[in-house]
Amino acid sequence: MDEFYLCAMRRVRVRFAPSPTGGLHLGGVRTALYNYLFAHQHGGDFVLRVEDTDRTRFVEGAEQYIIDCLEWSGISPDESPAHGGSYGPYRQSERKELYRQYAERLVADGHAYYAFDTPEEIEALRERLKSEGRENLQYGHQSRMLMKNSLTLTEAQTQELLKSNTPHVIRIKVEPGINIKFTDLVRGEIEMSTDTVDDKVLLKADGMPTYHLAVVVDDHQMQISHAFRGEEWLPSAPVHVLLYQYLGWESEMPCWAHFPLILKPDGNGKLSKRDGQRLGFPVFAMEWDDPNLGLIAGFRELGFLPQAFINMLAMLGWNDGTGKEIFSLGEMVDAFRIDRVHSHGAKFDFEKAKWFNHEWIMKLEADELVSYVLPWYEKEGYDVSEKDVVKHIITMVKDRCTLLSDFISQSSFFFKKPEVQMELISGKWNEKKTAFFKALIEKWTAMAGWAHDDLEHSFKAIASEMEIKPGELLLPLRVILVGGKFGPGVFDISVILGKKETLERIQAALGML
RNA sequence: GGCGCGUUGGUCAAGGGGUUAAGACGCCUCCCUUUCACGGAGGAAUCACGGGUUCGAAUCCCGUACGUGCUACCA
Repeated sequence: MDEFYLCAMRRVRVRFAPSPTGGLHLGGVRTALYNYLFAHQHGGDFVLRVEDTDRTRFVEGAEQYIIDCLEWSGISPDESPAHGGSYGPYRQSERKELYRQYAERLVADGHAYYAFDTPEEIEALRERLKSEGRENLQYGHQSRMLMKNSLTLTEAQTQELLKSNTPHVIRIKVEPGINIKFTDLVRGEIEMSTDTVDDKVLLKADGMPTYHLAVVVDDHQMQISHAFRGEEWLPSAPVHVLLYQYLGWESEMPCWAHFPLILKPDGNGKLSKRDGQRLGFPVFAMEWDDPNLGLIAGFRELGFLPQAFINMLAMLGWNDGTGKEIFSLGEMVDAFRIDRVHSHGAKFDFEKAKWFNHEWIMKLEADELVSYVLPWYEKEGYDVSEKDVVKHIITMVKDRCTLLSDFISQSSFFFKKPEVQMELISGKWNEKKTAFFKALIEKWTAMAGWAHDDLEHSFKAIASEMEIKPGELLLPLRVILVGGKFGPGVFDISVILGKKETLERIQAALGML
């Protein structure tokens, strides 16, 4: 806990550092969310840094997409490639020159070395060792003296290779036999031996840094106080801690926290973009046009509210211990505690995700909900010019809508004539009912007003006169007006539909019976 | 294989020496509602296993199993 307080004494600066290689999936958004919550809770800064050091995996448009996803989710950063800030540039490719100098400094200090082995040579060696039944080759303390690097070459040879622009990388020289200890805010004390950590490449042959160098240099330069990332980074954490030591920045090392993975609903393993397609649910926040898989719909396109999306994500790895599950972003900012983040992964449950959305649809203020539903109506070509009516309709049907797309099926009959499932009523139809509805048309046509209670009273009066139970008539009327056995009260619907439309629908149905 | 991390109902989980082991999703039953929902009441279902420590273990320790992550000039 000491370390926590040490960090807490600094200005809180956290960063979300995705690489622009494709759609932003659940796990990424959740990491961003926890960063956002932590930053806002401590009055700190939330930075978006784009880790685009791998030119081979760079995907055009991915960066803007990430920014858009964060914006839709309501967790936009304070500093980013798009907004700027005083610690830029926020794209690692634009900081390329920076990394080399630190890598060189590590070499000069004896903490790193030049390695001239080509990827092919290393691969060939690996293959050979494997065929001899030996363990995987780790380029590290046990093998580095067998390789072609500035440790095995003479100074003159090394300089010669460097001068002739021989492709090379710079590797960290990990000293074996050291116990690396650090505090993880979600897992407690972590201790690992350097015996099993290999000499990671720090600077690639193309001059770009690897993640290991870049994350340390950038976190330090950007004065990041707390470094949060996925659990998959835990095994390489010793490299990063070592780098802080070798670079002399140990006292300014950020506090670490490694978040649990989000797992596949079936079986186990990290949730991947293919799982969504395979199991029929979204894994991306928003629609993403994948170069390999094609257009993949996101939570937004499926009809999720951003409030529900982030609420659901937050609960997939954290809770406040009280049993409360529905949180607004603001409430989460207040309630979030990094040490209550779970240390084990959770399987994603789409049913539960939908439940969150349903809760949020019911909870949202009418005006706000309308703004989310309107685009769906407009896409269907519905006439939404009468705002009050539209708002009324939405309020009436929202309890029945789990996804925003459900507003279409639950309220289309208000906007256009439904396809009436006559078989729902034709079976129990008889002449008396025909007579009733003819009488009803007559009565309602002559009626001066069109208020709910007038409709109900007159309806029941005729029913009682003709000695038919209202229940036998209510359902047919519903089906005639709505198309099926669902929806709000029939007279409420009639009021919104208006006199003309209501009577037309009854008339038309009578013609089909 | 090596190293790390983890393991409470089908799923998400609270609980960290003494509890009838919360709650939520989903499922089932009933009530409300002359529809469907919403809402309400109830139900089935759990501490991975084995050893310790202890008067007492889901909780602490060790081991095993299982899961998962990493083991790239990817992040």
